[in-house]
Amino acid sequence: MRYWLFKSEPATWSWDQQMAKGEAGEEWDGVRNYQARNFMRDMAVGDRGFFYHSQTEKAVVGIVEVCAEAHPDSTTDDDRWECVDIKAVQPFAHPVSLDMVKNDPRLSEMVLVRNSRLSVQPVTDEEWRIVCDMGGVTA
DNA sequence: GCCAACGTTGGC
DNA sequence: GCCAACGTTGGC
Repeated sequence: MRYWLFKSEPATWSWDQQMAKGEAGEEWDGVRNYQARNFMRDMAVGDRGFFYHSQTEKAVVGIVEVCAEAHPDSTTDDDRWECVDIKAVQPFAHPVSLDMVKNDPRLSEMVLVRNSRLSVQPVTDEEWRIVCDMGGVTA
């Protein structure tokens, strides 16, 4: 299983909205960046990811699971763009802020720190364990 | 609200 | 194929 990070502006699509979708999950649509799209093409059903709130909150707030492989993005006719579906698994006991990530030397190589603008990104096994631990959930 | 970083577009 | 111009994202 591989690990990922999904970034969203809470004003556009929030963790609460994601959780409200329950087991059905929801398309991670609207991505218009090739790198991010390519990562989604690499995903498999059952892969897990962090759900990150950008802008106002800047924190990892929960864990999601990929529940459908990459397919055409229903929000555009442009066939270049694809997306996966994800469903909420569980919220963090306490959010892990960007500050906390930046201040932990073990996480200095995280894409979240290195390339803050990429909206879908890979997370290493080690980073996954550390951030889950900080968030108060079992990896 | 500003600005740096980055990606994309289009002219040459 | 290069590069300048432009638009967008996201942290501060």
